[in-house]
Amino acid sequence: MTNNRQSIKKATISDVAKLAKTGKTSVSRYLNGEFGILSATLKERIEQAIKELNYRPNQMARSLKKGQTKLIALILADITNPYSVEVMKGLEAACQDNGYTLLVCNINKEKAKEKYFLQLLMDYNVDGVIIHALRTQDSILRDLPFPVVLVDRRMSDLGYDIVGLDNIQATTLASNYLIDSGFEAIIFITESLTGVGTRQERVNTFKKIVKQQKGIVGEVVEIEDMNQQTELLDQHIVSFCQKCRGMRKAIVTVNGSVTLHVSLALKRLNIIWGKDIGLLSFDDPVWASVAGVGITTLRQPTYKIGYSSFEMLHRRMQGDHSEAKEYLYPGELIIRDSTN
Amino acid sequence: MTNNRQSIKKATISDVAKLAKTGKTSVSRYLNGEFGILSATLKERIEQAIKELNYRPNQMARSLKKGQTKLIALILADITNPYSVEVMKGLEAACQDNGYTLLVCNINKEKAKEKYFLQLLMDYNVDGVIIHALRTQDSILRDLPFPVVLVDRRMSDLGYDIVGLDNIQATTLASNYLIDSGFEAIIFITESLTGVGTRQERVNTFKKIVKQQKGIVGEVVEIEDMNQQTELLDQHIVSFCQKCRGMRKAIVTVNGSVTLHVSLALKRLNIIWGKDIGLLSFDDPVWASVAGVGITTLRQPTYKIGYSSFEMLHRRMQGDHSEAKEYLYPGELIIRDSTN
DNA sequence: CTGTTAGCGCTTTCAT
DNA sequence: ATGAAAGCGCTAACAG
Repeated sequence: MTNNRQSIKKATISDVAKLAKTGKTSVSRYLNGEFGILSATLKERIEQAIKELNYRPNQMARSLKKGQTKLIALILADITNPYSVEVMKGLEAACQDNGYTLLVCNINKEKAKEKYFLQLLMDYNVDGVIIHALRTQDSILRDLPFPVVLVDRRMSDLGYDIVGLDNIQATTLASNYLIDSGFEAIIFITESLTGVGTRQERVNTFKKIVKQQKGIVGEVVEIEDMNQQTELLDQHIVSFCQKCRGMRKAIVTVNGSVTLHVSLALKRLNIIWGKDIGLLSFDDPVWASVAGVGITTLRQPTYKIGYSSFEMLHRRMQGDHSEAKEYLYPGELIIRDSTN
Repeated sequence: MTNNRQSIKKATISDVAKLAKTGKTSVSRYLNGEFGILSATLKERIEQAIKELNYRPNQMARSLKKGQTKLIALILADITNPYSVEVMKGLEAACQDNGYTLLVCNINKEKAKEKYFLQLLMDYNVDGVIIHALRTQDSILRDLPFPVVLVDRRMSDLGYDIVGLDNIQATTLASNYLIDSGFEAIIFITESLTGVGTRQERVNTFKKIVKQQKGIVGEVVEIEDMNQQTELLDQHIVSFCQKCRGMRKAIVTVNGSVTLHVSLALKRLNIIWGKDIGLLSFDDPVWASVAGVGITTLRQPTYKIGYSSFEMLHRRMQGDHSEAKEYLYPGELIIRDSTN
């Protein structure tokens, strides 16, 4: 069997009109659900013709004419990140509920691709874009021909809507939980803070809370590149443990990716979470319960974040020009044995 | 700041022509790189005008005219599956290397969406489609207006190209490794086998190898829905352990998702992999080394699978009508402490 | 209620 | 070498 299905060519609106013995206009009206303006018999004939020809309207032509494509795009930093994928699921559902198709653009952490995709999306005339974790400060972001909603990242005064986790609430919840559980020395481990508002907010809130408590040692470690600097990570952990010998110690990781790196480090160092040290992770990776005794996490309402980011975008696409808003959702603490 | 960037409207080819004091034809020629046919001065003027207007050709219009969209789609069963995401990365790279844009369609395991997406893709006139894990037997699959490449799933006589893991090689490698390591009783745990050729091949190869070896107990367990039937899973594991008391036992899991469920089960049952029982997983989840003592895995060349699925598709899109082919790549054993 | 007509932005004969 | 004009498939005035 050969693979030459390209040969089959599709019926057009004219074909339908001809078969139904009418004009393209009426067919178009039928397609757009303007039934009140079509006689029953004509409607019948058109219906028939469409079925017979197996006709489906060409979206490209439609888009060209109407100036809207029913396409929206999600730009994300790293498709490997489960958080992004979960957000994407919510977004996808919202798109389908509203007749939109989602274009997924994976920056793959390559700076150059940010611009590449933005241009591409302009070329394809997408109706709107949702951006997760873009870091460029390029001027291209200033005058985009479509509305934009930002997920999980605040970007300086661009006037875009934002949806994400309520980092203050979440960090407060996590920090207080650890303190209430009797941990006396807490180290907060994060990836690069530069340009990533979310991480900064978590760090700052953590610092603030720790400072308010007497007798609690709070420390923040920022490691630029977790993949490269594994010994640095190990060193920080070791020196933290030495410095705080005798105290109940815990680690907080800023996101799921860092959690993986820290778990690996702890294994290397032969430190057992839940016994030798506490461990609490932002994000709730699927493997959190299977890693050692299980890892306590701060789960984000990712699906909801994805879904409502579409809703915000939708409002903009319909012409809402009001002030940019922020929608922040609370996180949820999932307690496992790493913080016993 | 208001979010009304929609107002900015883009320059068209006519605008460029006007500014460059020429016709649309020449601009079009310029855009399509037909320089041999343009005088140096005209080329110069057009270049200038394009820059000045910040002009970018409208892909929708272009697609409508040319009949090709430079869009290809990936349909996948479950975006949550890391395997799919890894394949996607390879595919994405290939697309970008060749000037195509990737549309990602997530079936989300909802049967109805298979058809929905296929129709959608017809409507948008995509140039080709890569399908991972479709299970429908719907006739719609028969005459699609674009070429199709299947990833990891064989579908009955549809005449589509296939790319994926060499399941026979991989299963042989894994099984022999376990046997050579001294395991005497091996249970192969899989999700639903119906309609999923990949899993069937793994199971069958496993059975065959075990049968060839004297004194090795081999067993296969199929569980339809891992999410629902957790006690069933537990029971199977328990009875396997009882039946094979005194022998060196191991579990093989058919994919990463099953591995997670089995790990959870083992934790529930207080059976420790690497000590009480061996564990080997198809796929290589990121968390494999952090789960208990680490899990031995059979890693697939996912990136390469993704990349070459594009290459096959590309060939078809260029009009290659030769017989459908299969490209199977070998797997690699990653040994960790679960099979000590 | 229905059909004719003029484009959407681009490519492609076909003349010049 | 260059451009005028037709038309991809569809929608939206505008007439009837």
